[in-house]
Parts: sequence; C-alpha cells; structure tokens
Amino acid sequence: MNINKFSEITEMSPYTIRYYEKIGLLRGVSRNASGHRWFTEKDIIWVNFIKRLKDTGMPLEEIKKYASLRELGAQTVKERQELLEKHQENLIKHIRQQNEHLKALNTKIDLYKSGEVG
Amino acid sequence: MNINKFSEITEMSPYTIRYYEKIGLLRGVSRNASGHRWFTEKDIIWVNFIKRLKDTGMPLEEIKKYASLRELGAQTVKERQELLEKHQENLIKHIRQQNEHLKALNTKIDLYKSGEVG
DNA sequence: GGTTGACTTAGAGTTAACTCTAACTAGTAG
DNA sequence: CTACTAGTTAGAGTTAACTCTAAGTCAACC
Repeated sequence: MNINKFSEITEMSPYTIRYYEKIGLLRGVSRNASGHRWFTEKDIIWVNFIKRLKDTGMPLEEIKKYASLRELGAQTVKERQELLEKHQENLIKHIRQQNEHLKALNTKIDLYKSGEVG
Repeated sequence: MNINKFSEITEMSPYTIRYYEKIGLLRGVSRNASGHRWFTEKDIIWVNFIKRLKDTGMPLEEIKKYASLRELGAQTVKERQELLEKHQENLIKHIRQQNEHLKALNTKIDLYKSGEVG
C-alpha cells in the first residue's frame, strides 16, 4: 500500500511515518517502480508495536535501540528480552502510580461534591 | 522557606519553580525584605497538586486554567469540579489502556521466554 | 570596604517529537 | 503537450516544558 493508505491504517500522519523512517525507526520499507514507498502487512505490525512502546512512555531513542537489536538477528534475542522486561517493570510502576493519583483525585472530587471546597 | 529549601522539598529545580510562577501557575508567592521568594506550607500543597495533575498527563495550560478559576473564588467551584471530573475520566481511560498495553507486552515477553522470537 | 553566596530578572538555548515548506518528479487524464 | 495528483527530499519551523546565562542586588563575613 502507499503512504496515504498506510497513514490511514496506522493513524499516523505521513509526516510522522517519513520522520520515523528518517530517524531509523522504520527500516527496509520497500519502494515501487517510481520510487514511492510501498508498505506491507509487516510494516503495520511493526509500527503498531512501536506505537505501543511509545504510548507506554518509551522514548523513540530507546525504541530505536530495540529496532537496531532486532536488525542484528538471533544473537540479540536475550538483550531484546531484557529491554522489554525492564520496560514491563517501568510500566507496572507507572500503572501503580497512576492508580494512586486516581485515588487522590477521587478524594479531591469528593470534597467538591460535599461542598467542602470553595 | 527560601527557593532552595522549597526546591528540595518539592523535588523541582529552582528554574522550574520560577518558570511556573512566570507562566502564572504559581501565584501570590510572598517575598522577604530583600525581594527573595518566601514559600509557605500552602505553596507546597498547591505545587504537589500541580505535580499530580501534570503526572497524570494534564498539560500546564489546563492546570493554569484550574489555577485561574481557583483565583476567582467560590463562584467557580462548579466549573473546577467539572474540570477535575473530566480529567478523572481521562485518567481512568488512560489506566485502562496502559493495562491493555501491559497485557500485550506480557504476551510479547512470553514469546521471548518460550524461544518463539528470534 | 571587598568578597562571597544566595538570590533576582529578562531573555536565550535546549530537547523530543513532530510538522511543514519548497522544490522536484513520475504517472495519468484530457 | 499540459494540467493535476500523489508522491519524493532536505531542511526549516513549531510546541511544550523546561534549563540555562548574564547581569545585577543584597546581606553577611573578613
């Protein structure tokens, strides 16, 4: 598919898609006869994984590191797993903290509801 | 207390504290005889609330809106409550999504653990 | 009285992650 | 052949949220 279709499916602007390729996050995207990018199912899967890492707070720099390791093949499996496990830990901590924040926010809103805040 | 002590307690750099005052997030900070900022317990409470809103993804612009409403006193109680309730909703959605991301990440890591990824 | 240290300000610089512009090309429809 | 559309690139511009610099003030110590 062309970049517009890919943009639609992944819900990312063509600008962002090209940017991701430029910084080395999206590699090996093929081209058609006239030099236009031609995206495949594989690209969708990979971009969706990038989005997941990004949405859970991983900086693009670190996602790039994962991408580079992936590029190097089987010998980096362990390192990639470790990277993901560290991220998993961070994410668990993040969720825990967000739940604490939610609790505090609930308390604050209750004060408003009971008219104790003015 | 002076800005350094306040910085230590709130775990924010003096730069950030002055910046927050400059953009109108921190208002009515008093000064001592020689023109230096003098922070009180109230400032700590307020900054901690700001941090909570920020940590849960509220942009400083919107926190500023809440601060402005607060400044206007009792007649804005309803509006402030609504603002917080909208944020509460967003936060609940965010936590739900982060949990989904965590589940997907767990699955991915399991693939690594079982040696199905290379 | 001079130096040191903790503050002050206005405004410039930084960083991450886009987002856009300008100039260009290739394919298609009239 | 011309116009239009959909892409291409390098590189400039934007935004949020800081972070720092430079020049200055003020109180305390030697």
